[in-house]
Amino acid sequence: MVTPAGQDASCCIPLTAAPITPDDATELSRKFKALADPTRVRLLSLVAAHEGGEACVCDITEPVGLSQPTVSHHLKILVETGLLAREQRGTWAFYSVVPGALGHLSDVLRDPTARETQGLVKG
Amino acid sequence: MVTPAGQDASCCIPLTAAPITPDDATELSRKFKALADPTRVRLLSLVAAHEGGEACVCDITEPVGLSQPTVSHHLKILVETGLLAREQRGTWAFYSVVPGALGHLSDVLRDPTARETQGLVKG
DNA sequence: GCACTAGATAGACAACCGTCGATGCAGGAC
DNA sequence: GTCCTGCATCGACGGTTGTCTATCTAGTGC
Repeated sequence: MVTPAGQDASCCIPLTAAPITPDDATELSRKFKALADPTRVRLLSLVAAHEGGEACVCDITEPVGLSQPTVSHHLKILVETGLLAREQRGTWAFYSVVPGALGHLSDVLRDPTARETQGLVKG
Repeated sequence: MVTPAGQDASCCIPLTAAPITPDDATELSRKFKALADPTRVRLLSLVAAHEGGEACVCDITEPVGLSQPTVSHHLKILVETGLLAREQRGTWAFYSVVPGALGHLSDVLRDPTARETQGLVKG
């Protein structure tokens, strides 16, 4: 079974702790590829920071300065990768960040040998 | 000048906390692009997990199953992105993960609203 | 029904990327 | 000096990607 956020085999094992398997590397690179475009990074940030944590296409098309089809294209990629969720509501399509999806990637990138560089949020 | 680890403007501000600037998005996507290839993810992992935290090209060419020029090409990209460091030692070139480089990306991806999903390493 | 709007899809095009074999270059052994 | 080894660079090739315009679909209001 695969969770909605896309956590699978490589869940929570830092990249640098042990050699990653080819399959896990492929799966992981698929997600990084979704983040490998400045427009998609901005879209992700805009959606997350929008009020209510969700936004429709019309909310974010103008800020990125690209055509509506191009924005739809990028959003589709982010949805297919499991980073964004799409919910149709009437004429509008609302996008939101999938909880835990980015956190999973964050965990994989964490350096297991460096404990003080993480800026722990715990008080 | 840019620090070895590549920390710049977008340092430590989670992607989802506020809309990222176009420049920061470009800089960030540049690093994710370096991770957007399964071979480079494996190389990074192989180097980090190799004894001493460093490896020469000959150590990692065979595990990834690609030609030596291709491996050199990928390593160069990882160095240029600030994720790997290169040190020439006689005939050999040793590569190692730049301390904090991945941690920086990890911080950017952390979800500021979810505190319990991080698996804090502190004892 | 019709008109309008939000968004997805299709097709095309230039630019970029991953891979290879061939070659170049520098260090070590002799 | 010559030879060998480890690695980088070059040039080429096919596949992928980001963007656009044009078009299509579906929901809303009249």
